[in-house]
Amino acid sequence: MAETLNERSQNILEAIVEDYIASAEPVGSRAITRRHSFNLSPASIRNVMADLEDMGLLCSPHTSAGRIPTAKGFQYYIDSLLEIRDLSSRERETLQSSYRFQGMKMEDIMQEVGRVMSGLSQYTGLVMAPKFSSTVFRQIEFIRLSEGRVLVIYVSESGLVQNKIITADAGLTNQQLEQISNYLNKELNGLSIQEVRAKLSSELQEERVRFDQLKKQALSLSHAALQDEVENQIYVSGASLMLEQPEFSSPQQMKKLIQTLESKSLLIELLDRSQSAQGVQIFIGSESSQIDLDGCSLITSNFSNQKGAIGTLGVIGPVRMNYSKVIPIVDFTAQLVSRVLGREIE
Amino acid sequence: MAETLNERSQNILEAIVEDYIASAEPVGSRAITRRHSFNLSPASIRNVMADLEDMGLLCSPHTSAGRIPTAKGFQYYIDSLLEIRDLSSRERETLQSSYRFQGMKMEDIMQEVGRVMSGLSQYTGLVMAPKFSSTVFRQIEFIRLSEGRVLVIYVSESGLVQNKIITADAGLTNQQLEQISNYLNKELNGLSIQEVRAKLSSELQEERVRFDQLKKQALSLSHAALQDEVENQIYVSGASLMLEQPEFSSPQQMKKLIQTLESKSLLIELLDRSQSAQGVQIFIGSESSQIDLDGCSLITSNFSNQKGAIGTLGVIGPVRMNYSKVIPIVDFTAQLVSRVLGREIE
DNA sequence: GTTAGCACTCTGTCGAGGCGAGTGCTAATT
DNA sequence: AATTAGCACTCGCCTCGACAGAGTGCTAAC
Repeated sequence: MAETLNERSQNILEAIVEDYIASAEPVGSRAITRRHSFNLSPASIRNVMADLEDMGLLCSPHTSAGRIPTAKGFQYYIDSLLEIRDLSSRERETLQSSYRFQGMKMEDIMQEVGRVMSGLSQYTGLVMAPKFSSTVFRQIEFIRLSEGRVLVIYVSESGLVQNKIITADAGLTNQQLEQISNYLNKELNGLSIQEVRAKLSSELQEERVRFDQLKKQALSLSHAALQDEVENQIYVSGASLMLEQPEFSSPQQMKKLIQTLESKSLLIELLDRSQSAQGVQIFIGSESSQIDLDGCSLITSNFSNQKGAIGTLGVIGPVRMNYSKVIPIVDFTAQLVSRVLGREIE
Repeated sequence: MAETLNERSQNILEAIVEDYIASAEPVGSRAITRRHSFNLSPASIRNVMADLEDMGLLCSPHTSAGRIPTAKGFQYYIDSLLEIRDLSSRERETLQSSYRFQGMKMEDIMQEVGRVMSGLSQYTGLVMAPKFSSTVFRQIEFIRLSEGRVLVIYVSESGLVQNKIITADAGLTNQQLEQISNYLNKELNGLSIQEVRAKLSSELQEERVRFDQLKKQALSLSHAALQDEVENQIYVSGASLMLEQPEFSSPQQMKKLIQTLESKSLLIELLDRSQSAQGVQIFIGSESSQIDLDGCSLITSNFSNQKGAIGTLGVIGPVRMNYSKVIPIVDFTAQLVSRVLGREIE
């Protein structure tokens, strides 16, 4: 896909993209000569621009407006022209000090991360907490709420707490529940949830013929508790900041954007995709893509602790987003969160 | 405040409010004679309208538009003219069957309630979960995460689960933690959080001089765990539905609305106010009110279980909201949730 | 290969004019 | 005395045409 552009074309494309990022307006040939010193006349610029348009990197909203970069144009810019400088240690410190994680539980950390990323970037922050099934078993507790209704509390190695209400044999006593949880805590310690599920399923098969009543109950209870995938938790911060961007100034666009940000399932799908990859990922929204992220770009990165729980965080902004500013923020934040989560469990 | 209006004025005010609710447009004297059969000419209607305007119940956006009800006009309508019919048992059933609460934990129930109310009303659903401090102690568990870092899990009588990470004496063993939780579970059983806090504070004072090391640790640990008020959980559903309403069609209004719905603290303050009252509460937003709920009305009701945990739910919509439809929804939902939460704990 | 010049195209703004809806006032009617 | 018909007036909104501004593509000259 990376067609080779000669250096002049690259420079001009870069100038156009950057001017457009700054102004959100179509940029014309004269504007380029004014703002950059290429020692070229507007007419020459126009020739190059026509070429770039032929290649699908630029387009013009109408005959007599300037050009704006297409999604492909942005892609090229990001892949080939954008240089992301590393953060200076001072910047790292400032960034780090924006976050306050002391004494926070998982949910609060996720929330805080979204809030700060949104504040720093002035776009919308997105955080998806580690999936339940990517965690490692640490402890399970049962609390009898009423006849046949039991509250299950599950704690992962990383300190993630989940709870769920399940129905169970009405005759179960508190003591039995305690025995059951003791048994399970010993038995399942250190296994990943996938392993736990597999183990439970196979043992349930085996045990069906045996007579250890307690063990049987333990297995079926924990099986019920850990069975369904819990819906992914997702945190959206600073949605209203996006409404300040000129690309979302019309009511229709605002409505569409808010609907997108409100529909968690779409966001989950997006963040899920990036979870398979490593490092910072960039999605550029366009009409062509299956996912309807029209006019928006998404910059994400994963975080994880040593126990393998993986989450994703990122910033969603207009395609015309300040990539060179946001990418380091997302990158560094992901590293930071990984470190913080790692510390949680030692 | 209830100035007495003669019957004709009342009828006309009612007609205006209802026409305005239906159309969102200023209503003129001719429109009234067309849509209602008062056997009066537009000119007579105009006279009455002028009176109602003098009383501050109506206003006109400009000289040659129709009239729209003021906040005060809506207030009068709701207080004196609106008759809320009870739901038929069939309606109750349909409503009830919209909710699916089986096997749901508290958070999911709250979310579901907001979602369904929003869907039924086509406005925005708001739910504030019972405050931590309004719950009754049931059980506390400690899980050692790492040296000096302990995860506390607190369960209320109503099945509400909270967790928090606290720092503690690095030397604490798992066994000691277990002893501590056993002690606390026996000691604090059945007390409200307020009582627990009081008890812990006073005992901490006393114990300071004594030598029961374990008890001392138990007290200080639980004190740290239950000390701070956890931020109120609030659930907002269907914000984008509001954007369909003509009063929020302009970009400025959309932006303001989304900012309002995004700032949880404002919503919490609003819902908090209604928590002191009983039954269905209605706030009508106006510029005059301290709280900036411009153009919106809020219909709320509280729910609770027998153990006293109180939460608030409601619907936020344009002032020009279909009160006769939404009020029964909110009312019935609050009762329903109370019953469901009650059942949780038997 | 580059550029100056020019005709052309398209958008946004501004003011004039007409239309429609609605009002307030006055005088006539019941 | 209350009601109503009639009328002049006021606004907001829409359309239309004119116009300025920005930008392009093409051609011919450098």
